Amino acid sequence: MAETRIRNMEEFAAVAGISRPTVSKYFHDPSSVRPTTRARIEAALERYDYRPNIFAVNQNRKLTKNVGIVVPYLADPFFAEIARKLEERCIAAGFRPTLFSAHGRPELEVEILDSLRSLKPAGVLLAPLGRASVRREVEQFCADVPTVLFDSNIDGVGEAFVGSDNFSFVSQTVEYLTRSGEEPCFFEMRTPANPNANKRRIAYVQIMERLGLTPRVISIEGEGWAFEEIGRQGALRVIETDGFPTDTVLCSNDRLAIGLLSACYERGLRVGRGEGSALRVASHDDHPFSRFTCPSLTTAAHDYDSVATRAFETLGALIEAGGRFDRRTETLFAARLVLRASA
Amino acid sequence: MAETRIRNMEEFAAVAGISRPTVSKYFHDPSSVRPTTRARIEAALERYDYRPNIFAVNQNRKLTKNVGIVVPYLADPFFAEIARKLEERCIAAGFRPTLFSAHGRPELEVEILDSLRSLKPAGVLLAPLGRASVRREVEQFCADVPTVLFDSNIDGVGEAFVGSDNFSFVSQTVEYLTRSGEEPCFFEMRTPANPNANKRRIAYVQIMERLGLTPRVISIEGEGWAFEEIGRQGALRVIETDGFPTDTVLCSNDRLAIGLLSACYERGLRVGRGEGSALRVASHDDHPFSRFTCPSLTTAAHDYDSVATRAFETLGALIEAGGRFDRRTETLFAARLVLRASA
DNA sequence: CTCAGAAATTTACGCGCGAAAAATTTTCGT
DNA sequence: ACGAAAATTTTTCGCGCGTAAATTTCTGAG
Repeated sequence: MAETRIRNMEEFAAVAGISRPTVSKYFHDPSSVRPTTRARIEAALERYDYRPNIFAVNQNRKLTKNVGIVVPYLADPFFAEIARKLEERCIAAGFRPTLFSAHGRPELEVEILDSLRSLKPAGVLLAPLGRASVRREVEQFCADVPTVLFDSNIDGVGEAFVGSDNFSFVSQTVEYLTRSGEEPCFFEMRTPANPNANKRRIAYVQIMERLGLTPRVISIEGEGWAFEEIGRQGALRVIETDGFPTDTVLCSNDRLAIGLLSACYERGLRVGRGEGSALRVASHDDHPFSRFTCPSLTTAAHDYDSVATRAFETLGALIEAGGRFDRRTETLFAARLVLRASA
Repeated sequence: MAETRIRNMEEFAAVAGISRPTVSKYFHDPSSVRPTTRARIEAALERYDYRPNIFAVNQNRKLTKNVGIVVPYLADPFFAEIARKLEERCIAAGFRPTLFSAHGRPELEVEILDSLRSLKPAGVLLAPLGRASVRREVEQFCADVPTVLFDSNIDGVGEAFVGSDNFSFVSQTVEYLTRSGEEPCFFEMRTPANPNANKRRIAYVQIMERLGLTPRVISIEGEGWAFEEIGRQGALRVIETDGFPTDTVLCSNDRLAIGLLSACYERGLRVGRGEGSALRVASHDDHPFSRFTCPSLTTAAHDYDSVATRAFETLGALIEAGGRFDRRTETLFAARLVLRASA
């Protein structure tokens, strides 16, 4: 390999015995050149590992192969997991994904979108911060760059949304809990960072009323993305004052539940569905760690795979369609109830 | 803003009333142009938000402002956290960080390094997979691109290493545990993915011998990065067979400990240092979740901030120095013992 | 006020490749 | 075997900017 070092496409075309633009076509789409030509290029490729300069390639191209993946908070394993799946699918489809995390900070989200523009991405998969997003900026970005929202919806923004059906999450947990024991109260942050949280509270209230039960919402204080700590502090306060209104607590999400379980353990409140348990706890998301809480957490699981797959497919279709859909679609996947020991 | 849309630096230079190369100089280093010129450029910048085309900028530049950050497994909050800190420092210093995760797969790590080459990065911060890394490829990459290793060292590879002092981790936990109760056995994976794990076992054995105690290592089976599950299964097996050789277990890392605690809870083994506890458990890393385990986990904490800061500073110095150091330095930060409820 | 020398700016050229237009080769029906 | 359409390749041009060399402007001592 590498008899003389190849510096650019010109030199590579020379050793392959073809003109440069033909080589360019080959890299754009190998099947677009004659089989004999292709064979010669690939033979040369074996001997002189050459790769087109990525900056030059994108510099004068109307549509790049770049895809941006933006998540609100990468230190949350849920987003790490879904980002991983999205990355994989992008690579498999020949795109170059770049991963960004807003780290929970709206200004950073704006910055990311800004620098994403200059990457001229073919499309963007965006899980916005939600309530905290600077709506005007996100909206403007989506108007400029073909974008599919996922996980967290913002009405009317982006060409499509793919996520989980919060109503399905809550209805499954509430129904299971009411069927198997006392009715659940709902444990959440008063000012949640994420719009899903609002949807879940609304779903809880609605479902409880439909069942002829009284919804009881416990809203705890706290800002930011340190949900576990917020859940723990909130739970400690509840335990130390009035206690929970029923013996069954449904948490808005698993991270809050993790904090709550930690508080219960600290205070000697036994959690579980067996005899001698003071509390049942269930939640939503199937966070990667929810299997290892004590007790393991009964929760409604995202269909990670489906969300990732569909989000990417939607983006693919969007790019095919030239960046615009006739109408905005919203795809929601149902939850899958995961019964564990906590409820 | 935006009276007429600016398409390139030429047009921007025109509205600013200066020549394009001067504008180019300004973007390269604002202080390199005369104050009056600078004022005019910045005035124009207010009115016509223009940003240099990132591909054109990098295309013909010897040294880009790109920095690659590579971690072995981003779904591990530890790496998410340190990656976040590294990103922040890069941005603050005017670099453009790009984050990659090998997702625990050596082939992917090689691919990442490959595509990183084409980004012509000024430097790379690499936390290698370690034992699983394709050493030849990583070595070759480091020879070509200025690289600082962090978290996980590979002897002689890269221009420098910045990480935590495994010996300090283990000595603090072992000493605390022996001082406050029965001597610890050591709980680890037989074939750990990470070289730190080996260093920790060696440190454990050495420290125990120095204290005149018998080291007892429990090596459990399991491959991959699902440490919690591996720890849980391993612990279940130990509990169901011989049990732990002493009433104190020191885990190689927090993720294993999380699995172990979950197994203990399942089996009704009470963990903690109080009366009525069957087991004390301690560990290393101060994983973001170790505060929320049941009981909360006593552990030796990484100095995340120092590692991130120093790693980035080292890379900065490396870039300044033209990509090579005279000799390879290794910087290790000591651990900080975090006492919680588990031991 | 003058003139060197330094500092800033402009001129001129090239980077590596994409893409439309032009030229060539191939294909295929007759 | 012939010619026109189709497929492929080559020619030509330009993208947006970095950078060395040439030119201009500025600074300060005399």
